[in-house]
Amino acid sequence: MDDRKLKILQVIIDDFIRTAQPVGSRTLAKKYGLGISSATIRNEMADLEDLGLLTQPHTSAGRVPSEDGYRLYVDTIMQNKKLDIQQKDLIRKLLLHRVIEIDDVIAQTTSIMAEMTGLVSLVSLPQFKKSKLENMKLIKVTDSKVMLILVSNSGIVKNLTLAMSDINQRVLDMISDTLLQKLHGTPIEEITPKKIHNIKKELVEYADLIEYLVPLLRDTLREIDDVDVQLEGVNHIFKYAEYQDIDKVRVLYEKITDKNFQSQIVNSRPLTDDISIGIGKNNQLENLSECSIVSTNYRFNGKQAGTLCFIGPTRMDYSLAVSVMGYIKETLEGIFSGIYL
Amino acid sequence: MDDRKLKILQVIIDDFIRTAQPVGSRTLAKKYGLGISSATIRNEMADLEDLGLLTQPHTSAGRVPSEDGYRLYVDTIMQNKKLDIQQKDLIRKLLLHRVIEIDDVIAQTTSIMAEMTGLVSLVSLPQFKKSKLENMKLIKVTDSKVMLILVSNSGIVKNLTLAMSDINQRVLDMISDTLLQKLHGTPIEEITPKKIHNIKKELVEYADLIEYLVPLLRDTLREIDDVDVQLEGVNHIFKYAEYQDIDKVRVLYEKITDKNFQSQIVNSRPLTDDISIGIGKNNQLENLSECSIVSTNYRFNGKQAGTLCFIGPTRMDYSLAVSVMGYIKETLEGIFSGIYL
DNA sequence: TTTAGCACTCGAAAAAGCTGAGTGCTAATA
DNA sequence: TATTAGCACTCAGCTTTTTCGAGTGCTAAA
Repeated sequence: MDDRKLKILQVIIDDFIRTAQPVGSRTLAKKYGLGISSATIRNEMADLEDLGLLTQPHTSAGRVPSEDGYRLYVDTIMQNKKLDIQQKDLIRKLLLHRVIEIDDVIAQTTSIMAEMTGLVSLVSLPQFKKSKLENMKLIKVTDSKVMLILVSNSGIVKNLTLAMSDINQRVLDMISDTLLQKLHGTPIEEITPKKIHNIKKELVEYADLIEYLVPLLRDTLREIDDVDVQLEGVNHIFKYAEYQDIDKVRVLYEKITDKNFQSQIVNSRPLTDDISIGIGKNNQLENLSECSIVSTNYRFNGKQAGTLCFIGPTRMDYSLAVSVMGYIKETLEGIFSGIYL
Repeated sequence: MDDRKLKILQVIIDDFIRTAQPVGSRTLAKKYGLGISSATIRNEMADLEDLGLLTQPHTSAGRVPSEDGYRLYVDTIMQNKKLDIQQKDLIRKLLLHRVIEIDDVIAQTTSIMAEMTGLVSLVSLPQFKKSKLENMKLIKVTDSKVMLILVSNSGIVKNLTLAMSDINQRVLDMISDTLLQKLHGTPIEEITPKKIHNIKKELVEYADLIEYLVPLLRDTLREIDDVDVQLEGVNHIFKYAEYQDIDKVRVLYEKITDKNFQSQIVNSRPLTDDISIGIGKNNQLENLSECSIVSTNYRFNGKQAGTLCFIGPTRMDYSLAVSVMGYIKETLEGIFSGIYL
């Protein structure tokens, strides 16, 4: 495995990523001045095929990278594309445009990722249920509705509506204050009916009300999604050259819009800081071969909080994907650490 | 234009809706016992073609309904499919499953519509900005964030977050109470910076704060979408027989997911109670020929509030669409009038 | 007015033919 | 020993031709 072979592999993959066409020895020799003849390239290509890095769709076609080929390319050959100043500025500008709630920032992030790469982008929000309760309010908004506001220790705000007939705001304050006192610091997923029940002794006079409140709160809390994700760039799947067949597009569409699949992606992502690339069958997700997944995590207040993810054909521009993801991760974490949302 | 012609037209359209294949005279005679020969049918078909109700894709093919054909079918021939008890029960059950916030009810509505018809469904929420302010609160949720809760006269609750450093809840109460007093009953879209400014004289001591609040509120209010819609059943477009070409699917996908297009649909819908059907070019929307739109409005607290809408190929099952829409409209209005959300 | 019969049409699918970008192998060359 | 020119061969994809049959319109008889 010498340098020349690597060079040839690189050129083939680069070309294939651009054109989506099998690459032949003659075109290669002509198009890129490698200083060697097509015959030599042919010999090298045959070797690369023996090594399992290239495949031929059929005898008289050019070569196409195999999954192992991509693997090698991504791990050792590929050079990271540098984003230019304008691109970086654009990202910064768009991300900093409106930094109040994390939802908005993440939505924006997902858009930019999709926009800049032409890939499907998936970003998960910090898991609210895993974070700890910091603040809690019950606000009467109409005669029949009470809004429950939960604030996590990372400053994420979630609000839910409870149906509750005519009740006094003062009573609500009392209840929520007592609850907060008991539950402050508890992970939200651990707020069980039992714990809520506990406060009954402290507010004996409102026992009935609490009795009524318990199942309501349980149901409402249960409704919070386990993983909350943003998905953008779905429209790009129509342009992937390898998805000319409408059934393939349908299957892919159904996959990426499926909630279960989305949480599978997020949950199977290890909690490390690196950008990892799952290629083809190797992406660990069933029925999504021919696709690669580029993913990483971002930190929020220092802790691993969510996943950034690109989904695209194995023939995607990995270099661009990695660069964009890297810079966005960096910027995002800057925002999240600098400003307390 | 006698009864037999109408009957033949009906059978042709019914068959075409089912099979998506041009209908020929022989098949027609064999498949449906009309008691007349294929030759007679042929003559009638020729007449129907002269009347502009049928067309032939090419000389030796069967007939396909023209847009005028569908028009006639829909207006005078089609018999409304009766939903059976189970279907009706299912709709009721699903819609009544969780009736607290209108968003949830509408989301559920849109899903059921798509599910039951295999069409793309679009439902708009009552335009919040057009409704009147009923209640308003400013709640401090973290040291840096204040939640603005707006309640419309129809009981719809909207909450927005403002960035605002360390402020006392009592002050917030004062401000929101004063604002509410001034603005109660004002259409939300008419809440202008000027009107907010007005309260400065009444709360002279907080002048600075109000000064700070005004642009913030303006921006936040501006952010509320003009039309808020739910879209479901997008996956069905992959199965429309007339959309075998991936580019067509792409164009349709981009249309239906485009916010502007969505509001165009909602805004161009007249404020009447009937279910109307726009067929092909006649659907009033550019670039969406070959598609039909079935739409109606629903009332909320007695007033026209939002639009229900199906988007599908001209070859859709109009009868089913109309029946489902009719029953859903009815059920929805029952929910909205019976229970004050 | 209806229908049987017949010649005709023409898209779609299958079969046949052509093309050219690609290959591997061999023998000559540096 | 590594490289390259040369050549025969392959085969997907495009074009052309052929075949097939579901459909038509028209006519003449019932």
